[in-house]
Parts: sequence; C-alpha cells; structure tokens
Amino acid sequence: MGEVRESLRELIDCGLPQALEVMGERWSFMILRASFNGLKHFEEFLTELGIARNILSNRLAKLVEHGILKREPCEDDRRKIEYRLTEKGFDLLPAMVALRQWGQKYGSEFVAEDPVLVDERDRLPVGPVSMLSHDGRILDHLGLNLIKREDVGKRADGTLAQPGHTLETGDVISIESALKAASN
Amino acid sequence: MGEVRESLRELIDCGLPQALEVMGERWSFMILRASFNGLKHFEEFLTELGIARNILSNRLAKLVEHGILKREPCEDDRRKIEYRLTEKGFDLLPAMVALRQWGQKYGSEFVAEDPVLVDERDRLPVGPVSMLSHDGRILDHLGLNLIKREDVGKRADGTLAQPGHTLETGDVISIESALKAASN
DNA sequence: AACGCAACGTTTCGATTTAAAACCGGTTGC
DNA sequence: GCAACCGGTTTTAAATCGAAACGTTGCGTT
Repeated sequence: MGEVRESLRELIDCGLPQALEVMGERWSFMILRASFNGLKHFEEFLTELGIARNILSNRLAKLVEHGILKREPCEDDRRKIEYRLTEKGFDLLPAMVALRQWGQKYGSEFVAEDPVLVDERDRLPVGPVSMLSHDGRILDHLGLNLIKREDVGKRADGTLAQPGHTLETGDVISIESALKAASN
Repeated sequence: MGEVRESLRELIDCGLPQALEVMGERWSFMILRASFNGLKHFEEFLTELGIARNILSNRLAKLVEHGILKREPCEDDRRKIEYRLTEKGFDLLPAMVALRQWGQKYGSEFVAEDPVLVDERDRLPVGPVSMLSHDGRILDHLGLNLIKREDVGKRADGTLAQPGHTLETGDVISIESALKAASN
C-alpha cells in the first residue's frame, strides 16, 4: 500500500491541474472555439454564445491574463477591441478538437457539423486526434502504459529502447504517403 | 436576425457542448485521470483528489450516468464499489492527455512527471497528441481550415480531392517506420 | 447475537460562483 | 449636439460548491 500512497501525491503533480485552472471553467472552451471560428469582438461572443455579460467579461480577462487570448484595440473603430488567439491559445486546439470529436461520437443527436474542420491542403476533413508513439504509431488505451520514471525505455526483454525521430508538424504518418514521398 | 440565428446554431451544433456537459464540470477530468491511474474506490478518490464528499458522490453518479464510468459492486467486499472506465471513458484519453501536455508545456513549474505515460511496446514516452490529416500528416493550426460543408474536397485549383485510407490504431505514421515496415 | 469499524452516500448549512438586468463612460456617425 | 454602439461594472437573485455531521449497509471479532 505504500506504493499506492506514493502514486497518490504524483496525481497532483502533472500538467492537468495547470490546464484546468483556466480551461476548466465554464465557457472557456466555448470561447476558444468561437475565437478559432473567427469571432473577435465582445458583442459577437455575447450574442453567439448566449453567455452573461459579466461572465464573458470575466472569462475574456482571465484568458488574456493567461496568455491564451491577446487583447488589442481595433484600428478602424476605436470603440471596438479585438480578442485574438495567441500561439499558446492555438496550442489548445488538439485538446479542443479531441473533446469535440468525442462529443460528436457519443452525442445523442447526429449533427452534420458545419462548418467542417479540414486540412488546408486538400480540404478534406481531419482525422481523429491521436496519441502517437515516439516513432509514429497511433496508440489507443491498450497500447499505453503508466510506468515509473526510472523504468522508461526498459522493455520486458531487458533490451533498452532508443528514442527515435521526434515527430514534427508536417511529418507524413501513413504508409501510403510515406512510400509515395520516398519514391519521388 | 436570420443570419445571426444561423451562425448561432452553427456554433452550438458541434460536439463540444455535448462533451462539456459532463467533462466541463469541475473535477471531472481529475477523476478521469485518477481512474486511468488505477483508482477504483470512493475513498481512494476522496483522499487522493482532496474533493468534498458530496461533490465526489455527485460527479461519480454523473459520470456513471453518462456511461464514462461503470459502477459495479466489489466481489470480495460488498461494502465496496468499483468505478471503472468504460470504452467511452477511455475514448476521452486523447483529450485528457492533450490538456495535460498543454498544461505541462506552459505550466509555471517544471514537473518531472512521474509516472510517465509510455508506449506499451517499447516503454518510451508518448509523443504529443496530434491532429492528423486524412492521409496522415501532422497538422497544426496553420494547416487547418474551417469551411462550409458543401465545399469539402474542393481545392483551390478546382480539382476534387479523394479521401484516402482511414487511419486506425496501430498505423505507422513516420517515414522511417513506414519504410522499415515496407522493406520487411 | 452484539459490538466496533469501514465504505459509501446523504443532509445541512454557510461560502463561492453564475446569471439577468440595470447602469456607466468613451466613441462613432449623423 | 446627440442618439446609438461597444465594452465593461454593479446589483441582486439563483445555482453550485464545500465542510462537517449523520445514516446505512456490510465486515470482523468476540
């Protein structure tokens, strides 16, 4: 049972509480989505989301405070203020899209979503947000494991695995595409 | 007014609100994480998470109600009840891991996380949760676009893109791995 | 059977958060 | 100048959260 207690404390020491501090609050994800959808102004969020005025004000301030949105006065109309996603905000996209896909998969209603999130290049819908191994296999929960830090890389057969190429944006990740790319 | 209602409906008609209905509440993600970490019993969650008794009771009931956890009496001690993740619950993993990675990336403190989430096969840490194109490229927000449903597949040059192989768990997604697999 | 205790959950009540509506102060267009 | 607009604050009521006490059922011991 000692090890259980050990792992208990570790539960708190991960990025999740950090993330939830901002994004765990009601409306945060909806504002993020609206923002990604191109909404920029206070009144737009207000009417589109159906959120209370004071809450919206509070959330926007908090999102700006955490560097997820940036707040800048509008050039052409100085009454207006623009709220735009920062890089840090864009980095929340995988989480948001994953949540959305989950909701869509299990949602009670079939919603033919529109607008659709597509790959810029061929304008085809994006695939499911995925967890990848270091060498690029798609993992599900059966392919995952939670181990002590010191045991990282120690395989069952005793051999030591070596980390490979670090995946980056634009990497090709399907056999077909890889072969095509290689034959060029 | 008609157009406002139009776009309002569009914002709401996606999986996000569905997902947020359960997972948007405080503690839901923390419970999910604890659950994935192997915790099963009421008192375990209670002491590990530091959540109030009534709230925990309420959340567990709600998670069960939504089919994310299943509630079954313990065999060897009928006072106890086991809360375990369902398939639907496991499907939330990409979202949870994505959130966690984001929190870790931008969190104020460097937390050498332990336990570590690794690939079952080689016990090396998983890569970043990623958005993939239909043919397996890793996309970031610059490679994404939000378009009308009717414009799906219509590229700028007028040619029509065809959907390719649908990605599945276990698919190889890096050039190196793909070539190695193909040469075997 | 009787006792104490463990596991899970509910109730109660005060504190915090959320929401609806009114109000406020710059800015713009006329 | 002045009405309308935009972003934001205040006020007040409702919903939610949290700590602690209380209930219920099952276990283990005597």
